[in-house]
Amino acid sequence: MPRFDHQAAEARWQAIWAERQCFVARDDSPKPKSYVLEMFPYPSGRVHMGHVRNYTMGDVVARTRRAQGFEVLHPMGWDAFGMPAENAAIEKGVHPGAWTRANIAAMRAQLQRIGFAFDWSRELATCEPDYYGQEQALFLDLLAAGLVYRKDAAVNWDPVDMTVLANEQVIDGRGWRSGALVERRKLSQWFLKITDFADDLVEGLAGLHEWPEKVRLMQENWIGRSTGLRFTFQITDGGSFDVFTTRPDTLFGASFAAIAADHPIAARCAENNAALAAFIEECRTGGTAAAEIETQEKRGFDTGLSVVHPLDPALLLPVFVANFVLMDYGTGALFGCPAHDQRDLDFARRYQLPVPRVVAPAGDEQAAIGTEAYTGSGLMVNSRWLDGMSAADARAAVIARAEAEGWGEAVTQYRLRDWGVSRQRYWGTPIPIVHCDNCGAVPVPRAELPVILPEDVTLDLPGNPLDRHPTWKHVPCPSCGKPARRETDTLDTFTNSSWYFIRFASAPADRPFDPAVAAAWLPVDQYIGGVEHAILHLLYARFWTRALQRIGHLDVAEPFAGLFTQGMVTHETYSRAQGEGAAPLWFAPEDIDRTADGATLKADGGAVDVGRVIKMSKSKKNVVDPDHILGRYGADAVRWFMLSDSPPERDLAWSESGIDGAWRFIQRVWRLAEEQVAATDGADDAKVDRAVHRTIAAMTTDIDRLQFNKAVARLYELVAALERAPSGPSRRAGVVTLLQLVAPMAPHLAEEAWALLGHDGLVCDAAWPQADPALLVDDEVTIAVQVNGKLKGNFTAAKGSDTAALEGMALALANVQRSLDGAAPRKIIVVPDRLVNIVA
RNA sequence: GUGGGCGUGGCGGAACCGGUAGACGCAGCGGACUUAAAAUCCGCUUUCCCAUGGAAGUGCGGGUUCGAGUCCCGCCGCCCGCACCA
Repeated sequence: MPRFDHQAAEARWQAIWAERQCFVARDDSPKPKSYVLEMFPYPSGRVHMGHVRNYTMGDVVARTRRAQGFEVLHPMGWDAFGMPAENAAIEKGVHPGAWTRANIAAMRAQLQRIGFAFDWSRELATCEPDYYGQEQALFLDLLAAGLVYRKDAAVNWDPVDMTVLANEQVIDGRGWRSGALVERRKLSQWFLKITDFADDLVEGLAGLHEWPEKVRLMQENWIGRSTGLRFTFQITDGGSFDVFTTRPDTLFGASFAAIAADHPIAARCAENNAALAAFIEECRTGGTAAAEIETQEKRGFDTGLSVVHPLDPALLLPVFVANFVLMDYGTGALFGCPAHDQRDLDFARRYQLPVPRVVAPAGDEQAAIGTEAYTGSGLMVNSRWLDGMSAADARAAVIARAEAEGWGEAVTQYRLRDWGVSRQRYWGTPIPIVHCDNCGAVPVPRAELPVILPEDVTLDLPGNPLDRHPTWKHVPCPSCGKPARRETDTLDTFTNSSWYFIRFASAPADRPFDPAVAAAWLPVDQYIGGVEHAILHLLYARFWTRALQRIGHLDVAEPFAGLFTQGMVTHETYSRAQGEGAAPLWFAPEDIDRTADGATLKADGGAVDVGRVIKMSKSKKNVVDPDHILGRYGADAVRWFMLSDSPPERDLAWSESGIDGAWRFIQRVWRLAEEQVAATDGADDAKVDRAVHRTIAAMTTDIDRLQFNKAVARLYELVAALERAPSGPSRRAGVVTLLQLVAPMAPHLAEEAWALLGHDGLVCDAAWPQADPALLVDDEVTIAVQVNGKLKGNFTAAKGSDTAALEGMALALANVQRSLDGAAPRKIIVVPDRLVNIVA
């Protein structure tokens, strides 16, 4: 029996789709628009299974919506700036640009081979001047609008490589490449005012109904909005400092004040106090790793200062420098209320400070605080004029008093910090600024954009290649004309991905985008990508879009109306222990023979250990390369498997038997089509019609909800039904419908079979089948019969049979009679068309 | 610690709004075709029992209900995020 020849079919249909520009999105189309987007890849060099899964899901949505009559924008591009290119340059001696562009070419070919319905005419790469030049223009617009500023900030500095390191490049306090102890250096850097949008970004989440709840919560927590009171402590011998609290109600419970080790007052006190200086130094070297914080004791050092309690000048509180106070949250200082805050309590017990209770549950006013702080609600006690109020009322009362008396005010505090975008790196968007000794930081004039990244650089020396380039940075000041220097920092790569979806929608040569065209496509209707971008990328893109809206560039508030985060592709691991203390030796799947109860190494036939199913990673060698698989099984089988079995938000375990099963399905559909060509005529078959239309209805819903695994199961059922169906018009119509339903998932097979059945046009151009409501209802239903809730049998009845008839039929069942054993039923519950439950 | 998610056969997973638990796939077992194999097709496949029938069963213990995988309370376990956030 001839098999479906995937290689010939893939080449044929991919060429036809390209030639007829099937997937080119038209801005001026009269159809309703739909924007389907997958997170664009970093061009690492190879497409991996995670990409294939991600883009297959997007492709199914895009192809389905297109068949449903939408003008679909489904673009693809390259997030092409970033450190791996620089690392490759150093390791392999190639230029980052050459390496990146070669990778893009290779990966584009791989993606095209899988038959994704991308509009390649809109392809972009962020490392090309036509993209990053427009990004520079947007940066200057934000600067002009006051949303960009410059300030000193600490970076990780590698003194050997003379470079700034990202946090992930610092391992145990040392540079990952040089091994040198990393220093904290203050550099003047550019910041984007994302905190200006903190409220908008929190409140906007409420409208994102088609986002996972989890991602919205993560963003909300990341922004970390809290409301409370900021007030000033007067120091008894002069000076003052501010503290922030969310619990102003507990102010009478204060027994100390604490400031961060980096607080300016701590530094001043340490000037003539060597012991304090030593303590501050100790705090700084303390680890911030989770495990350390967990076990680290609350420690402090008494500065000798005392501050006046704002509600009673007679009360004085000691001031400590404490290791648990963070300089970069709130004001870097707090008041300690041990009875109602666990950290404060731990601290107070260690330094024998008083622990006055000020909030108590009713009837429990005198209960002493032990080792656990009371953080629940209750009524105020030991708090003078607040006594008897609820804690919530007391909160408002204290704030009102502070504001009336002028020593404090209600404030909203955020965990979110402004976004530092300066990177002391070569392979990124040059920041379009010139530094002049006379004029300061001067924007590059628009006419001189783009500021092009020089290609003639060397990366094999320590330091920033832009900084040591012989000519690049030396330019006249745009303002006064005197010799000046270009900014040699580049923008964080997250800026590249913060607006690429806008550039896909509209990419004029002379400006970043056309507002009307972009707004017609945006927001993205369905965005699909990994959950690892739940916070940073998605938050930055939301911020960037709102910032563009504020400065009048684009009338869109939220860039992504629908978000879906897909699971990873995983695989078993194969290893052999290498003896005591040694790391195990890992083996790649292609070197393994897998049987039902174990695995052996092909090379020597010996057994290997089958380990956990985990994310594909080079270090564990459990990686399956799409290229080999595509060659062997074909794009459609791979796509089919990517959608099968696991729900898309969960991990998908790659397995040989799984892809075998997908391949079998492709062949089954092909055979069905071939048999149909030769089929003789027959009669209509209502059962077949019903099965087909039920599948249309169910599968359309499944795809709409991105439940691809369920859609796959329905198609298996339909194929099985059609294989059993007698030949005739019903079967023929069913096979045709099947091809349309299968087309978004296995498009090459569908086109090939569509043509085989004599269609002139393309299946991808055919309108999505509509379910006939009349065929969705059965005229007979199966009624389940229970006695006391236990299933005893069932019978078929006409749909819509009345209650009395159903009761009678249920009672007539032999099993029911036996269960009742002659007793009369006490009660009978009938659920029409579903079941009868007899209560005995 | 804290926020969230999840727990269903040998495995991945279905089960609308509380109404026949285990769809569909994988693996396995049996059979057909074949000289044989591959491919394909058909059947079986939650567990247990005194087996033409019956009982139990969705992490554990309670509860609500005629009826609970689904709702409520209390546990246990796993996964993910954040983490000294005042």
